[in-house]
Amino acid sequence: VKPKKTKSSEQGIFELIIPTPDGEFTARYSEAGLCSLRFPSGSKASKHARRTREMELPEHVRQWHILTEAALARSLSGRVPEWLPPVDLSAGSDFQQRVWRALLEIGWGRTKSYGVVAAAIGRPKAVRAVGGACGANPVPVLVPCHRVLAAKQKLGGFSGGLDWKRALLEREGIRTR
DNA sequence: TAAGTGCGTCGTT
DNA sequence: AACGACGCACTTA
Repeated sequence: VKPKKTKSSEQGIFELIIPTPDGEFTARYSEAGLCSLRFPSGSKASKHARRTREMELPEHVRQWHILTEAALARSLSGRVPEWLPPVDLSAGSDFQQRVWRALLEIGWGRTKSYGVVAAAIGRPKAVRAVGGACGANPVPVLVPCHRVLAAKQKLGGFSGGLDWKRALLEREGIRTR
């Protein structure tokens, strides 16, 4: 609740660290909202590469970040996030955005197969492409791509590493085959 | 059953 | 033109 201010080299993009029992996540905000959430990077400590320049953090971003921290904390501890910050998915293609928005509709503790998601967005045959879009999800955890399983309740893949997918599912009480 | 192969499909690079 | 966080039919053990 005392976010360390960090600014990327990109203009108008604010990058902040979120310490959690699972490591340091990194959140990025555009003018529209949370546009990226990264899993703790490999080792542990923040990387040297990041430019840390103190600066004034806009009030609205500060508020968004508070929502992000709370939502992430609840998600990682197996509780339902009550609120999400505004999420900016505009960087994705039309197809990707349709997939990501569909993911937001999968309730906590629920799952859908890649095929069902494909059908849900009106592209029943683009099953594999849905997998690709899930892999490109810029806001994992809060945009719950981990709730998408392969057919027959099989685990499927996860760009953030299958250990993460298994952990997130288990914390929601979801079982796979 | 479980595990492996082949092929259709389609958005992305 | 090639490559997947897939799905399904089919073959083997």
